Amino acid sequence: MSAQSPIDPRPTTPTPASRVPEKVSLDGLEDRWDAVWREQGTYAFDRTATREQVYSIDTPPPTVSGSLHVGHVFSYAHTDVLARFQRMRGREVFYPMGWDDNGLPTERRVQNFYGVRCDPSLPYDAAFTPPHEGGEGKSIKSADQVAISRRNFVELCGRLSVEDEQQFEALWRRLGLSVDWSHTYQTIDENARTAAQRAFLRNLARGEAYQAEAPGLWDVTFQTAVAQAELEARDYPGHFHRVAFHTVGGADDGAPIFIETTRPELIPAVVALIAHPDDERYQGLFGSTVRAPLYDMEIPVLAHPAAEPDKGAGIAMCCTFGDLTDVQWWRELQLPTRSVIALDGRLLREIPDWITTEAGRAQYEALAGKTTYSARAAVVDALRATGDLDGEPTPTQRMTNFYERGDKPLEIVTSRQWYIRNGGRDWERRDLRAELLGRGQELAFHPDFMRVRYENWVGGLNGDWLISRQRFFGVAIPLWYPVTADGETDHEHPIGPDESSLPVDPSSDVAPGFTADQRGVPGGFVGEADVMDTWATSSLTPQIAGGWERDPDLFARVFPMDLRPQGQDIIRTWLFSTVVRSHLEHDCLPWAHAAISGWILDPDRKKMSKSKGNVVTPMALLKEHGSDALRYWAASARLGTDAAFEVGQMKIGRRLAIKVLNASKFVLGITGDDLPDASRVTEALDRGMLAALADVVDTATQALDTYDHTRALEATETFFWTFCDDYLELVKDRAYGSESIPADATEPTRSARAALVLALDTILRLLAPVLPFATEEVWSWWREGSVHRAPWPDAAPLRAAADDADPGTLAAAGRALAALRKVKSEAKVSMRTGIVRAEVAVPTAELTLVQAAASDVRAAGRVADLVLLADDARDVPAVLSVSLEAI
RNA sequence: GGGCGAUUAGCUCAGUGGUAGAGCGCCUCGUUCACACCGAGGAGGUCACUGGUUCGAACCCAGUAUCGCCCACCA
Repeated sequence: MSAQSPIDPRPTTPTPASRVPEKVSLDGLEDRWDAVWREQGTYAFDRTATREQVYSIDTPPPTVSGSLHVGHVFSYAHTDVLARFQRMRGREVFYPMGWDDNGLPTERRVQNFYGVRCDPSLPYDAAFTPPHEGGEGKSIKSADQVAISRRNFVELCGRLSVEDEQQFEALWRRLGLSVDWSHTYQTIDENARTAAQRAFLRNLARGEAYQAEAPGLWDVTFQTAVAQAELEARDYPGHFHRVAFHTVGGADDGAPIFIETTRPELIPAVVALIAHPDDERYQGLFGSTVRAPLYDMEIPVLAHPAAEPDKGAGIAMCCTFGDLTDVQWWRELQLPTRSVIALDGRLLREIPDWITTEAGRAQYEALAGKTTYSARAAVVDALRATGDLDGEPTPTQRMTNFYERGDKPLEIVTSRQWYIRNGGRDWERRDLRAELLGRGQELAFHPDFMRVRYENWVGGLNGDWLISRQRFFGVAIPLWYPVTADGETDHEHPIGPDESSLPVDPSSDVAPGFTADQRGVPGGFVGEADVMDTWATSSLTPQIAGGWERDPDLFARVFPMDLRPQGQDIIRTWLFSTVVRSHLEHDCLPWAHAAISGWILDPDRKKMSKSKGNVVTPMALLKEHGSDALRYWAASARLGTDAAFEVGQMKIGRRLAIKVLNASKFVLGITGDDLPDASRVTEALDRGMLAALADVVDTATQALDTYDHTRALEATETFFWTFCDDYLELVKDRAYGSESIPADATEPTRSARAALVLALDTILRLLAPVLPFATEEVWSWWREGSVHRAPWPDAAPLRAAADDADPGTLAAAGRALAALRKVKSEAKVSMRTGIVRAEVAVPTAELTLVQAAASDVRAAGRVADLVLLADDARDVPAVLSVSLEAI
């Protein structure tokens, strides 16, 4: 390094310049710094911090049985930027990581991987070894699967998940997430099961959980009840069938009444025909009965305002149950229940007793045991044969509800299920819906408009939260039921465990007060076989991660949490259910802020998805472009806004990270290991630069405080490029102490060096949340400790150093320099070409600013004789005349 | 059908009342003395459309169109 002046005050201790590598590179930074951060506990949560000092994050637990895609990298990077910012702001960041291994995807995976199948009726076998280990993608036929107890099954899940979690952790570390890896949880681990069961028992005790025998949505493939939140409406082709019912008695005995239906196979379940009370066409029929075709049941014709005169024939066939309107009619008109669809989706094998005529029973017999699909065909044929089908079926396309994982339309069947109140149904004790809407108002959504999705969902709920699932794997509903003396299960008097015994598995654990041999016998007990919905567990992530009831000291320091980051698609599920649980259990919001990330779209503006085959694995991207580059790409997109998967943006991020390394190397090459010292900054340009930087600090701080990381990044990045392209060029010579500066140059030189160090120090800290690897690398060249534990920059000392200098100074000098560059560019000569004399017209308003930096402009432009002229008419400096040195 | 968001340069996006911006890409030139994963300069847009408010509209209001998402829609 060059030109230390004799009075240079830099310390002569071991030259830190030696810590600046000869050649800088991004390669290998991820592994190197991850190892250091791990070893030094850089992101360890200090659990002695008070609640006010803590910033706690309810990290979304990724589904470990799935695979991570670039959308995960995107949203988790957003969160990490915020976490790092808060940490530098002085908050003690509680940033745990969870793994979601609870639910159907894992259940299927464990079955295939180990060749087992869960049978909750079996006892736990502590010595069990699975028959297969890692059937590589080959699924084992269910007939060959070994049946094991639920507890054994859960254990296998834990085993399989460990491997997945290691891969996930490796990716997150590579991405640079500043998670405290000592705080991890699994949604199926003991703590999570305990929390889920405890919360349920408390809901039960307070009357918030209840069971009901009621019609509900049912998936015939998985044979489980399905909640409203798990529905997905899809296009489904069908046919309208115009079917004749027949009047009974009166003058027109036997006259046809036509209805239209897409589900003729439900005619055996018909309980009424219903039309709008004001519909003149049917006035004469209300109160009379009609005869159903084929099956000969007599049913009433009733009036109900929910019937829409312009839909179909204007009179509807009400069956138990074809759709939710049927359920409404059934309930409000107190109609009988005539179910014909069994839990497996087929028509009942026994002939229903409400079909009484010989002919009717014969007709039904032809349907018994058929799928709805083939039953429909059979009914249509039969209707055609009896002449009760008017015309031919006409094709139609309609939206039908599916379970989001299923591929057959949902049926509505009656079953006993557990519910938790969520405002979807009236509750005599309180107006829960209004309370939860109030919580939505209280929660700070980022961006704000996402609140509307919450409100729409809560406002549109049409029932309480169905939490029981007829699955094997999951958190068991922690209840047993007495078996009466005559062998009936008494569901009305459930037996709960003591909280201290949680978690329990009622299928293998014995009910309190009973012995194992009383299971299933008269006078004994049975365990509840159902498990809870996966959301019933994940709705408690703040409690699970925060140590609710398990570690009250920790819980008091982190709950309610500060931030819930998540995707917009699960506002109705994860966000809402978490609010419900917290509201019921703690009477508060689970967090103050919700940061909602958008989708990643592929270049065709479609949501990235595996099925489209357009997914690039995140690890490959991280390796190709570098972690800082991917983080930059993510950080460039605002919360709540869909972003394009754009390799170009990653390259820009990489370029920025490399620029940080190179510019820092350059600066430190000039300044050595000088530490920031504002008192030495004396020159107008240096002060102006620091004044502008102070504004950037304010902008970035305010933006990040309001969860607007893109604005912070943009302001910082723009400044940084100006700093590199203009400031560094302008002060290069002066900072080096070159001879082109007048003789009294020592103070200006010191000023430039001090300003460079101050700026570098500030810029690195501003960029650290987005580019943790490059900034940490540079920081290590001349500073102690981690930049990620350094305080977030403060504008005040910069402004003090700037001493009221105009923040526009650098920009004005830069524009003057650009004018000189333009002349050279147009003359097609090197930027290093000297200029003998130049006259530059400068907008009057900025003349003083340029004049104050004139010697730097001269030096950077290699101008021997620079004449600055005020010009009212211009808004950009322009060179009026120039004489270039001979080439 | 209801709601939310979007529509600005070839591309990705900033810009919320005062003469259209950035980056990428493109064109021209330069350069290896921090940076070829480089630098400088340039070209490129009736801000989706139609009305309205205003001295003035990309921005505010009303409507239209297109795209995306959420909800509703099973007679």
